[in-house]
Amino acid sequence: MAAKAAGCPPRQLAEALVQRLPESPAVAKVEIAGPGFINFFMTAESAVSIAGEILQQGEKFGRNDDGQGQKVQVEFVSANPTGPLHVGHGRGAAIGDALCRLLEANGYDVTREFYYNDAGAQIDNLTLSVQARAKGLGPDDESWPEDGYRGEYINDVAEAYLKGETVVADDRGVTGKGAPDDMAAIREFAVAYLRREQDLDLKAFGVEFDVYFLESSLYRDGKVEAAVERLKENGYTYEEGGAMWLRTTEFGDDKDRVMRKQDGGYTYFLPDVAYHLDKWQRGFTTVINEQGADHHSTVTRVRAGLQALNAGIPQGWPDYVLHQMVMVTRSGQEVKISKRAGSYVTLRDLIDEVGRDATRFFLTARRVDSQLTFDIDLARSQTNDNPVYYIQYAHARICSVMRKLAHEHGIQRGYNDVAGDLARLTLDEEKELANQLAKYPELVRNAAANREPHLLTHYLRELAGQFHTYYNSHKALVDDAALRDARLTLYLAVRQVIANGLDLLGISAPEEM
RNA sequence: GCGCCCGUAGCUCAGCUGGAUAGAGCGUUGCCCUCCGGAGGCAAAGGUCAGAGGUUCGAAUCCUCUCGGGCGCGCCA
Repeated sequence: MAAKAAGCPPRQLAEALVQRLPESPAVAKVEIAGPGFINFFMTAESAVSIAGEILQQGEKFGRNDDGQGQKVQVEFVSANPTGPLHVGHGRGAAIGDALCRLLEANGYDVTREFYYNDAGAQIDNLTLSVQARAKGLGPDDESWPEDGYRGEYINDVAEAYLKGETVVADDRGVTGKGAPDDMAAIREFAVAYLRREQDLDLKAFGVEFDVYFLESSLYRDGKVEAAVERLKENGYTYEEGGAMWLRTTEFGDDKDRVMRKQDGGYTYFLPDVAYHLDKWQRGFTTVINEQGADHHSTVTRVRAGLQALNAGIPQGWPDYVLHQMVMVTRSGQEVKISKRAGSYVTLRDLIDEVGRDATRFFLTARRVDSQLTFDIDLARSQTNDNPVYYIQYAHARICSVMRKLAHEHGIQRGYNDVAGDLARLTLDEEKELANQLAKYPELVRNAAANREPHLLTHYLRELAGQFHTYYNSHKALVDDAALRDARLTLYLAVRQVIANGLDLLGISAPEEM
């Protein structure tokens, strides 16, 4: 890069630079390679010293204060309360939560938020579907609601309603009234029932939210009306065909959007705009919306709506992280995920079958913008094909060596005690392992800044692999105490980084397996 | 038709704010257990980075087009 500015070939520039470099005890030698790369060879001692630092910093290693406590909101999952969570929501939950943990590790003050679409047409549809089930109808009956939800779970809701069960969601109990014609009662019960189901799913997944924001509250608090008024005042609305439109084309959309329908109801679009204005007013200068890519068309629309408010909101606000679709396979066959039909892979099915750790790992292991195949057989397997076990095993293995040190050698050593002579760690494997450990803090920065939690999964797989190689070729529990303790210091540093990294993914680091 | 995303080894994927011989796992082939947990390790074979142009000293990476695949294009959310 500097070559262009300096006006001479890269190789020549590199030579000139190397001539002027000062001597340093940490640098063993300097070489120029290829078209003009300057390679610094660090002494083994300086590389390996990272292990001591890691143990001193412990759980804090890799964390930084770049965010300086700045408020960030991450909205994710935000599933409609019209059915159980499926794998797609699971991917959103795993990615969203990992992003939150990463941002926290970078010193941001993160709020996790879930937006409940508990108003609007799909809830009417849900109510009709439950009512139909309550009246003994099935999806194939002629009088079944046109776009009714056909899943079996609707029947469960109807039965619970008829039996007068009480469901608790959002710290509020709702009891089924049993009357199949009381639409308001069915609606309230069905929403509470499905919301409780989702809460249980998320709990099983280890994901917790700070704020549950209800769409209905936007209507109740007049925020939708206020947004409409503001858009009207700003002159971006017009009436046509009995509906009210917003000129989103003024802000880069390919066509204008209806905000109020002929029947007087609002489309989902308007509460979305009102909701995001509310986020802005709550002081979140950074907002990340994690959603499925099937919602990508809302990005332009919401941003356009926000611009039309003239509220001083920056053009590219908010940020979006859109994950691509998930396909589930079992025995090499695709398992269809259809909310309408009966066969339905719920998030809870997955957690029950393959466990929380593996589910979270596999759902974050790929770049968000590439499609993901979730192989149930692979996720279940407890062999080296399975990266989750491979990484956790490295952690457990180190703990096992420490147990052996205590039981057979009678030496008690804490996981964060630095000991031994690190200068004795002169093997290539040890240097490389130390270099890999040293990369971790920068990785935490990059993964957060680029919103790429999958980087963590790859890093940990690599680290675990390097450790297993080292473990196999050189014993740590040798007679030479200074060497033994130094190697164990490196082991413990690996253990700490694996534990820290897994924590950012919401995955456990077991001491034995 | 228009918009967004993807197309890297047999398979699943890294690498993409341009730089050195494109990496890893699985699978395949051949090895290693009196040895801190074989839930492990070593080695080999395997690639026109979908294709074609362009920008650049230099492109898997940036730009354009073409071809494949997914998603979206409702007064549904």
